[in-house]
Amino acid sequence: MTRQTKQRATLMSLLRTSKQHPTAEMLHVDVLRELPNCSLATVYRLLSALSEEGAIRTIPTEHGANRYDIVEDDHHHAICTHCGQITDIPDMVSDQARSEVERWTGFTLNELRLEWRGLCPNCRTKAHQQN
Amino acid sequence: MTRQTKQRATLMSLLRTSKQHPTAEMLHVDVLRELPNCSLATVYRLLSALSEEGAIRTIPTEHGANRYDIVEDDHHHAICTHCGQITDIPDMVSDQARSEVERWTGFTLNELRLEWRGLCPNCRTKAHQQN
DNA sequence: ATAGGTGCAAACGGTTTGCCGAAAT
DNA sequence: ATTTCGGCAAACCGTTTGCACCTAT
Repeated sequence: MTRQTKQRATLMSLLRTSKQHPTAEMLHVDVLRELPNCSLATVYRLLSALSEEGAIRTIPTEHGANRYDIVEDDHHHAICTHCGQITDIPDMVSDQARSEVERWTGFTLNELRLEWRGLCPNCRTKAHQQN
Repeated sequence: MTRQTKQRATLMSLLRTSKQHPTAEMLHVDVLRELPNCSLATVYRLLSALSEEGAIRTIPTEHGANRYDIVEDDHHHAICTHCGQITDIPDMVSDQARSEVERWTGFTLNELRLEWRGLCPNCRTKAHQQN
């Protein structure tokens, strides 16, 4: 089955230590420091494998590239609508509403994603300076 | 300022009546029935203009194309992780937590997106049949 | 030995852009 | 008359894929 390769190990270790919800490209840059020949295609292949295994979450964004997020604890995200920066928020919303939503939609639900959207401190400062 | 063109009017009217959170391509197909020469590029240009005006929301997905959603009432989404189908959920979550999240993240927040993820009835049935 | 994984380069799909002509003000 | 808008086709960018080689099992 799934083999333990240097590429996979390196990527997992980077995902574990990264706090920035990196893009595939960011991860690739970091991987290259340890495995100078590793291709971007391999990063993508690993990311989609890990995603199917449930080891990571893919966060689609309107800022081009997807962000990747290792699944460790339950948490939500604050996403900057200007630059795409993502900050974690501890999980503090009960999933009490789940059965209500299931009744409403007919879906079988297994994950709630709560996404706050607004300006991160950086972009807020820049926006003020420009206007 | 913003001119009132046939293309813009048609697109807005389609967005208002569509209940399916259409992709740009779906919208284009429908627009073509009324304006046979309208280009896909125009649909994209209008969508991004409308998005900046705050008239619509862009919903990025991991299923390729973005979905577009007219902003009328506050609601959230149930999104099928298999086929990407989106169903509306009435807003029932207080925004009490906002200031707490702002303190935590330093963001200035203006929107909460709550996204339930799971299998829509269709995909659940298919999944059962295959396993 | 043999799946399964990887590198490379080419293909892909959704979206954006430059250019010029058309249409709304 | 002016200036925004739209059509077309080409470019773009993130991601995926086919192929031949490699490597963990």
